[in-house]
Amino acid sequence: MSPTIKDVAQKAGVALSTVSLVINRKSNVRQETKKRVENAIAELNYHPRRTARGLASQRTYNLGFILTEDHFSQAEPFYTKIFLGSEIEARKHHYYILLTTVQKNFRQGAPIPRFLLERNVDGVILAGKVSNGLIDFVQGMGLPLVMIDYTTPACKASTVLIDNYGGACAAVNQFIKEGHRDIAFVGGEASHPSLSERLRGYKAALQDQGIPVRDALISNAEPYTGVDDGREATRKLLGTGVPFTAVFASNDTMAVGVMRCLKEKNLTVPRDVSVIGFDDIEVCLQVEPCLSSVRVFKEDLGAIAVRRIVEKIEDDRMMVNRVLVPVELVLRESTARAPQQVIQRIVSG
Amino acid sequence: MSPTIKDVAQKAGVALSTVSLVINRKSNVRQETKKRVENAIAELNYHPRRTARGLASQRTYNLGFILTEDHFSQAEPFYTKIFLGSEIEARKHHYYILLTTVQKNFRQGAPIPRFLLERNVDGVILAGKVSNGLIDFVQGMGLPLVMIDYTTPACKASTVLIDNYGGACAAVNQFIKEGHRDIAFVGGEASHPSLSERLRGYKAALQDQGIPVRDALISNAEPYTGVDDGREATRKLLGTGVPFTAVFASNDTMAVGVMRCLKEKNLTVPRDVSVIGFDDIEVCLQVEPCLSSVRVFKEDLGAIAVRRIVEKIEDDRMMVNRVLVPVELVLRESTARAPQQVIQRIVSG
DNA sequence: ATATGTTATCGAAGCGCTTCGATAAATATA
DNA sequence: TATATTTATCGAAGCGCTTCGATAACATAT
Repeated sequence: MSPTIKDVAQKAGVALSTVSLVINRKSNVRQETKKRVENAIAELNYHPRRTARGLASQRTYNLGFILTEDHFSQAEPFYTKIFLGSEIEARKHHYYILLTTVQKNFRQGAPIPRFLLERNVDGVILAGKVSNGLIDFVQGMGLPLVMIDYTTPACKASTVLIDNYGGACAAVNQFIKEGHRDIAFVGGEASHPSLSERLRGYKAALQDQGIPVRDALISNAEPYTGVDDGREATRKLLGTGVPFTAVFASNDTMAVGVMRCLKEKNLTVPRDVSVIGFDDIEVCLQVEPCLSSVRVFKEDLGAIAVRRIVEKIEDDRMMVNRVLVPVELVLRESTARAPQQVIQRIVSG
Repeated sequence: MSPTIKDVAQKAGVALSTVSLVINRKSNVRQETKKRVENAIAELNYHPRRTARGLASQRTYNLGFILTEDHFSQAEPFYTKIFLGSEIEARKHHYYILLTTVQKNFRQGAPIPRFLLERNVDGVILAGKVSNGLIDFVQGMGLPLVMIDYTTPACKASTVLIDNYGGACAAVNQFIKEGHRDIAFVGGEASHPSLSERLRGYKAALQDQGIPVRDALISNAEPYTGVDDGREATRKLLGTGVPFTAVFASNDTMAVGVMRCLKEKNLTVPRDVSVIGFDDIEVCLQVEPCLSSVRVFKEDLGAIAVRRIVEKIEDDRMMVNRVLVPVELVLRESTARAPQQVIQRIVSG
C-alpha cells in the first residue's frame, strides 16, 4: 500500500492536518515545519489520492467534454483536434478530461452523461451543436459551462467561437483582389450557425465591393456538407449556365467535392476556376492542386475553452464572455487571377 | 445539494448499508425491500457519487491511456482512432479514460503521469512504442496493464497486436497473383517492431512462392516513415536501375510518397507500377489513383484492449494473453496486373 | 506584569460511500 | 418445541483526505 497523509504526519512529527495545509499551500505554516513535512513527503514518495481529496474537497479535477455522436465519429477529425487541444491544456492545469457523446437530439429522457450524474466533473465543455435541453441540464446542475463553436441567443455561458464571418470575408476579398467578380458560394444546409455565418461573410464581402449578390451563384440546398454534396452542388451550379470563375466553399470537404466536379467537367483549377475552402484540414494538402483554405486553429479552440472553464471553476464570479478566435487565410495552389474571358459553360448532364 | 445515500435510506426506511447492497447488487436482499429502495432512488433521482464510491471501494472506474508525445501529435490520426475506439468501449463498461502522453524516452526522473501517482485509474493501456521504464513502472504499481501495437519479449502483460506479418503476406501475394515478380519494399527505419514484421511478411511471401528476395529491391534506410521518406526511398530504388513493377510500402504515408515519386518520373500507377500501402488511413481515398492498402481496424484495437483490461480489473486471476487482430487487404485503383514487359528504367537525377 | 492581538498547530468532524461482523428474522432439522 | 442453519438487515468502522473551530505559542501594546 502506498503511504497516506498519516504516514507523512508521523514521519514529520506533526498533525495530519498540518500536512494537508502544506500540500494545499494554505495559511500560515512556519518555514521550518514546512520543510520537515516536505522532506517527509519526499522520503516517502507520497502523493495524495485523487479520490480522497475529491470526496473531502468536492473537487474532482476532472472536466467533462461533450460532443454529439455525429461529430465524434466523423472521419474528419475537426472536433477531435479541438478535443486534443483541450486535453493538452487541461493537463497543464492539472485537470483530466472525461469525454462523452450525446445523441444529436438530446431531450427529456435521453441518457445523461454519467459523469454529470455522478458529479465527477468540476465543469463542462460542450463542443459543436448540441441541443438546448443539454445546455439547460448542465446549467441546472450549477456546473460551470463553456461552449465551443456553437451558441444560442438565449445561452448564458462563455463561448469560444470561430471567426467564421471574418474568414469568409477574407476568402472572398482575396478572390476580388485577384480580379474575380463571378464568385459562387457552395455550402450545405446551414443548420449550424457557423455555416450561416460563412454565408453571411460571403455576402457582406461582395456587397462591400459593390458586387451584387446573386442567388444563382449560391448553393446551400444540399442536405449535408460532405464531398458528394459539394460535387452535387457544383453540378447544379454549372447546370444553371450562370458563369463563375471562383468558388468559396463553406468547408474543405465540400471544396474537395467542388474540385472533383470541376475536373469531371474538364475545368482546370485554378486556371479556369479558383477555389477556397474553410477549416484547413489535412485534405487540403492531399488534393491536387493543393487547396487554399481558411485555417481554423482547432487545438486553440479547445485550449481556450479549458482556460476559460478553469478560471470559472476557480473563481465563480468570473464573467460570462465570448471569445472570437481569429482565422487565417492560407493560399495554396487552388487560387489564381481570374481568367481573361469568362469560361464558357459546359452543359451539364 | 443532490441527495445522498442517507436520504435514500431514510425515505425507504432501511439502513444506509442496505441501500448500498441494493446499488451494488450484492448478497441477499428481499425482493420487497429491494423494491422499496429502488423506488426511493427513483423518486429522489439519486446517483451515488463517483468520488465517494471511489474512496470507499478503492475503485475509480477510470482507465489510463498512455501514448508517447510523437504519436499523439502526429497529423495522421492512427493512434487517435485507437484511442477513440477505447473511449467508446470504455463507456460501455462504465469506465472513463484519462489520456496522457509521455516523452518518447521515459526513464528515471521523467515526469510520471499524474493519474498513476494519484492512484486515479484502475488499469492502464499503453499504445505504441513506449519505453521499458514506463512498462516496468506501471507493473511495479501493481496495476493491470494492456499494451497495444507494441510489446517486448520480456513484457509480461496482455497485448493487442496487429497482424502485420499476415497483412504484408496478403499484399505481396496479391501482387504475385497478378503476375508481378519484381516487387519492391519501401519501409522506413524499422525501429518499431510492427514495421519489421511487415518486412518479414514481405520476404516470407516471396520465398513461399519461390521468388528470390533481393536486397536491391528493399529500401528501409530512410530515417522516418513520412511522405518524403517514401518519395526519397523510391528515387533511390529507381536510381539503382533494378526494374520492378510493384511496390509494397510499409505504411500508407510512405506509399503516398512512392506514388508522388513515380508520377514525377512519369510512371503511371497502376499501369507501370502497382502500389499497396498499409494501415488504410483516410489518405488512401484522397490520392489519385486511390491507394490499395492493408486495412487495420484501429478502433477495434482500442476496444479490444479495453475489454481485456476490464476483465483483468474485475478478475485479477485473468491470464496474460496476446491477441493478434486480423487485417484486411483492400484493393482500390493502385494495383493492376503486371505490365507485359518490364518497364525501362528512367534514369534518376 | 497583564491584557490584546497574531500566528502556528492541532484534533475532530465530516465528505458519501463500502464492507464486515453482529444481530435479528425466517427457515430447516432433530 | 428447542436447536441449528440460513437469510436479511443493521450499525459501526473505515477509506484518505479537507476544513474549521479550539488551543497553544509567540509577539506587541499597555
